[in-house]
Amino acid sequence: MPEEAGFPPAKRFRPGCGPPGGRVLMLLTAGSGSGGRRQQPALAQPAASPYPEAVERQRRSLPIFPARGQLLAQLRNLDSAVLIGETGSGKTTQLPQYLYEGGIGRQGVIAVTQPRRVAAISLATRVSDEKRTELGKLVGYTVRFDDVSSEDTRIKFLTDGMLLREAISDSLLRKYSCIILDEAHERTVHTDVLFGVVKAAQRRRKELRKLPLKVIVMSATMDVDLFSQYFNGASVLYLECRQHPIQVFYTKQPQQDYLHAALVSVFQIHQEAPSSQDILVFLTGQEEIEAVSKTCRDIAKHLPDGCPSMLVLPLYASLPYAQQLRVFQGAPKGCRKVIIATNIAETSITITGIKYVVDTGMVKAKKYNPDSGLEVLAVQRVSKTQAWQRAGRAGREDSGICYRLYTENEFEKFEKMTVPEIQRCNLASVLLQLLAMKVPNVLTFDFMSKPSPDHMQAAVAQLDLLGALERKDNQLTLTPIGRKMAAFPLEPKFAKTILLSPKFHCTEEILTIVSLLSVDSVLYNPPSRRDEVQAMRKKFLSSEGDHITLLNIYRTFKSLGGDKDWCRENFVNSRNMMLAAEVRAQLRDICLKMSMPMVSCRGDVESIRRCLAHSLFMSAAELQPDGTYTTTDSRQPVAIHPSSALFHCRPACVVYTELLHTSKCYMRDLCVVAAEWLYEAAPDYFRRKLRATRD
DNA sequence: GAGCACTGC
Repeated sequence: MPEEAGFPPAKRFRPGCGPPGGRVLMLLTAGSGSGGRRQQPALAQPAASPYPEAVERQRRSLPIFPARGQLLAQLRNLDSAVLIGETGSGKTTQLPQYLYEGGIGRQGVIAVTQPRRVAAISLATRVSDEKRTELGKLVGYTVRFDDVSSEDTRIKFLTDGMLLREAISDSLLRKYSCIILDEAHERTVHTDVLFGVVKAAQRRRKELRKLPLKVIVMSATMDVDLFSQYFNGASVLYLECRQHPIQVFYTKQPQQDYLHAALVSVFQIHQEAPSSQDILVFLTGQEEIEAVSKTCRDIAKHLPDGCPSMLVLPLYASLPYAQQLRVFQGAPKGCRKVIIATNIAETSITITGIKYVVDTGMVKAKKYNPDSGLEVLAVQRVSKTQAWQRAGRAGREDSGICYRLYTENEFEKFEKMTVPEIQRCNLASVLLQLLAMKVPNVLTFDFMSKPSPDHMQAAVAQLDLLGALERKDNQLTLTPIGRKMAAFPLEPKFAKTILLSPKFHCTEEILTIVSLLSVDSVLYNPPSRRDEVQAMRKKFLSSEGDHITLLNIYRTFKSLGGDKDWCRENFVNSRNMMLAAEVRAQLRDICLKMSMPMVSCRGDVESIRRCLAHSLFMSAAELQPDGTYTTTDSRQPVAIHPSSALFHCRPACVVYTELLHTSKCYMRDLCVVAAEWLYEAAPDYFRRKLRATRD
């Protein structure tokens, strides 16, 4: 059982973690101090407030408010700044308004980027409410499939991926006077690429004597040295924040079995704490979560009298939306909610009423192996920042308690920060986008955290195979095909598949398949109903592989007009299906803009398989005499994933869309092809491969 | 022979 380790830090921000001296450092304190207001420029505070009293009172009560004047005074004169403040400080909703009200950045649009769509939408809604304007006028948002902004929009919330896409058509980001990169500590690929793009735009605009671009990086963590250094020693502004104290307990001994330890902790808390206090448990994945949920429910049935009842709720991304929503509903009186979640509850979903966090210290995450060039999905230790993020989920409304199922000594050995995603993923898309922006010397692009040269080289090789690259004067540039590929919001290989499809007269079919592959799985697989699922799926299964199976499902779905009951009966995730339809429409639009012919091969499935063979030839595997498979590219042993339509078959030659390294190296989404099609697709490539095997 | 962290364009 976890035991108190005598470490109740009231705040995770300890003095002394700040940046080294030499830079402007402002301590903005919340609370009763009115220090900031004296310096407030006259312009910033209108004589008669346009806000109704309640909204105004609420805005004034935010921790950021007393610092308003100081903030504006500082930001007015800075090109770049880093603003540190916890969630709840009001920085994201207030800062853009302060800038606008203070007349900063009025010559253009103030952009605020977010890693997630829902955040961009809800923030824009909040801020436009506060400004008493119609959403899409003064305040708007732009996310994929949804643009609620206009000529009048001056404060625009967008996903970081969306701003990146805008940078392809205008790398100087001319419409923006100020770009606020929010949630920078999350270090998503998109934010990381934006850092470089925005920095370059800022410099270039200065050189060209155009409207200056103000860049503000907002982060929740104190580890800002990197941000500040990267933006030419930008000033760091600290926003002190109200935070509820969180008591942290460690186990006395390292735990062999974190699942068992989690169960013990949950029931220990359950027997001691008032039933109104909910528990959030962090585990690593769907299967584990479902298993632990079941055990919890079983144990809860046999508790002694007087013990409160327990409502156990699993939470992970592939759970149907309706079931996800249940975590927000209050439990009946006298009943405790126990939410068992993946890291989705670390950032994406915030649940109120959590008093206890049980942190196993484990997470399932992608790792990149530059030697093999493979992405591996593996259960591993969280980083310290991640552990603090999890603990913080206990103190959203009141003081909280976090049980860490590892010792303090173990914690000290955790990595300080999570490795930024850009160093853990395939860089082909990133490289293609940078090249589309005509970034000079892409291989030495100014990333905040540089990926290894091997890693970059692997992306170059992949784009090269797809025919996207050419070299001019020792510079990498895009071929006409490469430029077209960059227009699609897809992995480069899928963009290439679409571009090849007219040659095989199957553009309509390929659009469907690529759309289905680019959303989360439309196949819903509840582990407890495996047999039922298999029986229902049988009627769609194609012996030619998963792509054709998916096409069959989509066609049936469409012919029934997108029937939700049909989806439920057939274990099809209707949300993802609708999303795929939306993606398809978007991709089709892009094709039409390129004047691609919209052709269908109708019943001729072979053309589809030929098209896939021609675009995915570098992801192929051959059956060996011993019944196993080996990839043609790196002669790696691989297996057919159990979820595949081909799991029980042994075709001689397949292409796959994804390699997944778990207990084995699995191929996912397979299509049966003929070996000669592959040779036809890339004769030079296969000659090289053959030579390599002979040597 | 038996399994799928999380975002996003």
